[in-house]
Amino acid sequence: MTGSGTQDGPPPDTVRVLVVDDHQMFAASLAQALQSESDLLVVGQGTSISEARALMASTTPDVVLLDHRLPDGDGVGAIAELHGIRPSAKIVVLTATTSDRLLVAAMEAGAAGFIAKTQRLDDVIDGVRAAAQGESVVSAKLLTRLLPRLRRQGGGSRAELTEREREILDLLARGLSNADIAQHLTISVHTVRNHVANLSAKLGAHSKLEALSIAVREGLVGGG
Amino acid sequence: MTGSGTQDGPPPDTVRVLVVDDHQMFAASLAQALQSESDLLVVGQGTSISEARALMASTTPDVVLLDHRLPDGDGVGAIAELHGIRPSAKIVVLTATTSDRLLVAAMEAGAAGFIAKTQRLDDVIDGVRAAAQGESVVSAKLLTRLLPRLRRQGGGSRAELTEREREILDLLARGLSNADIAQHLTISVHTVRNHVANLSAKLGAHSKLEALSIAVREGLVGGG
DNA sequence: TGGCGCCTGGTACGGCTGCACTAGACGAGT
DNA sequence: ACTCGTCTAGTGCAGCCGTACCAGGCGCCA
Repeated sequence: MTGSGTQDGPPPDTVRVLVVDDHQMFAASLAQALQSESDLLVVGQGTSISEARALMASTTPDVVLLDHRLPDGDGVGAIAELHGIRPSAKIVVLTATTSDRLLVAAMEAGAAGFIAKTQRLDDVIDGVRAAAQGESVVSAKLLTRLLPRLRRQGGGSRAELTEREREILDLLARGLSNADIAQHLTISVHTVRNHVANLSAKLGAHSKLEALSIAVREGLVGGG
Repeated sequence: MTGSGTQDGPPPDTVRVLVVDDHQMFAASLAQALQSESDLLVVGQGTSISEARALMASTTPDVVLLDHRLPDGDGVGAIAELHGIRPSAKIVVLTATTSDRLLVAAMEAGAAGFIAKTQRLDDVIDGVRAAAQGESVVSAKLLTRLLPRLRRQGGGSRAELTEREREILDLLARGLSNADIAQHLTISVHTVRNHVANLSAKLGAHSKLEALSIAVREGLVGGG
């Protein structure tokens, strides 16, 4: 690399990395892998948004690798907040499910990059370096999928579900029927049916089953 | 094992580990993490059953960390075969979804252990060491869940889906209706209905939705 | 204060699904 | 040859679901 270091500490171009993933196994492994790169320094790792918040301030990272599903909330939803804590830090979203919707949401929220967990470790390493230098990190494959969508609708993913709809989608994902959900929420079956119809429309689905299918694929509901 | 080494290479109690996971990112990271343990030697990593097959013979591992979902088949289903290639190797199954059914199936197939990806990296490291010494690696939490099931039914998970049922479950997971599936497979809707009824019964579900829900939870159908 | 979005509840109807039960064809194992 | 499991196909019916459309209450915001 540059090699212009005169100190015996960390060279000035060392990238400070923070790794946040709900699976400690993955976070720790990835941290170890990144650590073995001479120009990267893993300054912290966490498994939740609250930990990320704390580490964001205390470890002063240059790049944050942020999983989108975290126990205490949505990683993408926390981007703006984390960005506020340390504006100079570049946030790269890591996701298990590759979803156009998620990608758009992440980029809109101010993410510097978006890497699917189906990509290679080298992609992460390169991505961290690129993000540190202010580049956007999105694979060409994802970009080609993203462009037509951005063109089609001015960049907004207006298919955002309301809190109630999310709640019902979650119950759907547990295999509950409309009647079950109605009982569970102590509301009418008609109301449930309306919510299901609305969220199905938002997801572009034509049935509960398809809605659930899409929700699973896009990471809206939990495997855990 | 070879054992009687007089070389000054790796100490005789070094555990040779093979890591197999469809996500190269995870496999490589985990390999890196294990590598940093002085008593562990990662001799190979792969992302598919076919790679595992080849590496099993060429790298002579003591312990194999095997993901259950792989692009060319079911990891648990491949345990017996891999075991046949190198009987002395201990196979530890790694899964994203913690399912009783899967756990039972893995242990029955001859797995030496079962570790959920929700566990910590240290659990994997300890698990590898334990497996290498012939111990069974199953977390206490999982064991307590497993015991009543083993007692209830003589150890058999008779809820194994047929190939056709799997196929239909997979189409269900894509949000297709019975009619869609019938058309897709060029069979009658009645047949589809029967298959759905049968696989639902096997899964203990009372509706397609619940069946899909269970299937997702147990990792029977793909997020990818 | 009016508009807007969300949650709620309702009606009506066609269609699909769940369930139970039957039954022929075909391959594998004994 | 026989049995067994699987895939296939069918019937009949009760019940749930999808869709469309309406409407009141509530909180938020200009």
